[in-house]
Amino acid sequence: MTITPTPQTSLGHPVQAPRSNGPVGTGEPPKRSRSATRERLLDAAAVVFAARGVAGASVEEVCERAGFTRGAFYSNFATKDELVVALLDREEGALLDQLTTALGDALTDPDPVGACAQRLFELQPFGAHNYALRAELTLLAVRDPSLAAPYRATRRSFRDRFLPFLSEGLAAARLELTVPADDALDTLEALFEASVRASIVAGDPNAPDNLAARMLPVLLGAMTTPRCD
Amino acid sequence: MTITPTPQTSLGHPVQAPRSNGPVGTGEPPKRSRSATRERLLDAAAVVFAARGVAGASVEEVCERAGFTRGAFYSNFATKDELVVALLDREEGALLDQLTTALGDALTDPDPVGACAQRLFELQPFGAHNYALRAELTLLAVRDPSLAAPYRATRRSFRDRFLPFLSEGLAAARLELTVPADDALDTLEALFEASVRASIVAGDPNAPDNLAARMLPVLLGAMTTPRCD
DNA sequence: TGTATTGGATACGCCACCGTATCCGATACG
DNA sequence: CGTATCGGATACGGTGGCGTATCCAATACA
Repeated sequence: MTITPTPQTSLGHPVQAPRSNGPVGTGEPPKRSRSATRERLLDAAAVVFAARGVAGASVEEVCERAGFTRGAFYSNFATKDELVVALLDREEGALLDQLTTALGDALTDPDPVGACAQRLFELQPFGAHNYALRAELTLLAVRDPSLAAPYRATRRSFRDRFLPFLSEGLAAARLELTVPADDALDTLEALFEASVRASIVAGDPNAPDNLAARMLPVLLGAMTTPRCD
Repeated sequence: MTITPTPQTSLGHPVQAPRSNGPVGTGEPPKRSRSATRERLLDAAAVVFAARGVAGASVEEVCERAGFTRGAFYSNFATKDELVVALLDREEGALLDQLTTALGDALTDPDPVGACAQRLFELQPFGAHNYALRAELTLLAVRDPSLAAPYRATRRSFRDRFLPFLSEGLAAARLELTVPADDALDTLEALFEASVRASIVAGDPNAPDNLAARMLPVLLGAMTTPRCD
């Protein structure tokens, strides 16, 4: 299961509603608008970067996959790096969205903890493609301090927006954290990361019996205490 | 603190004692032996790959840093990929060595758990350079299934050789695992990885107050039970 | 001391990719 | 209905880096 820039079924860019620009709300045909092309380029970049790595990916392949030429690209982004930063921004939002809805769903499950483990594990951002992309973006921040700042900001924003959901979930389960929320989040994130990576490398993605599923209850138990209210 | 292939003070390769090869112990001038050049190339590759990424690194820079030309390189490795695999192999051994000695030291500490957290955290393989290198090698395995197999084998071997030390350490602390040893190892590794990454990105490496130090006792408590023997 | 073998350096061809400068078509506007 | 503007395509020069083919030096060996 090599990660390849899947041959692109059509010119459809399934996910991500186009950021509104100009007069919107009217169902225009995919207008030749600046922001629309940016989105398509970003979509393409996500796939190609995931497969080949940022350094290994050529601007050309990104454009090709997006259905444009390099001319269009350089008309939208000054450089490849700029594309990377833009992508980093976008991915954070996508991740947050998916996390929160998945968590919301899981809470209605008879076994909330187990449901969390499995549902989060199956999230797109934890699939092979997106895992590679996220890992690489992180790696870039580790290497390049000029990216570290935006990276930290992005994470901070993610945290601030996600923590409420975590609290909510714990409250619903009648649990209270016994460690700092940031630490809990980091630890759980690390667990999922390791779990997803192991599954990918093992070749059986979405394995229902994964590290996260086994360890989440244990870790959660260690980091929380039942609350009597 | 950008990760740069430090300007190389001289032609010395400071870290990493040279793996003995041929008649060693006598202080010969760096003999012109095949395996010695391989080692120097590998040393150089570790640094350059860490700084620029595998794809971003040129064979030329690796050679330059090792003090050779590309001719020498291609006489020792068929391709850049081959170099990567060789490096992957070597790093695993180095990590294991350092881990075991660090753990050994920590066990003599009055506070074994705290000492573990701090000593492991300060290990070279967890420094910025090596973290980036290891993260990238992992990422390559995620992307390329032909690397996934060697990667799994490497990890398996690492596990098999490390688990005894873990058991030993736990025994010394009169503890017994309540979860599968593999899971425990994966979880702890994930914790350290996240901790190290956070410190690097935050810009304060070797921070004595890190995620691992805070959470290791908690996790350890969750995964073990005191043993009465 | 002369010859063979091994390790490394030099030099070359080649291709991918980048970034820009210029050109073309379509929509917006008066 | 003509004209300006905007988005994208084409075309081009330039560079970096890969892999190889050939040449040179030193050691091993006889």
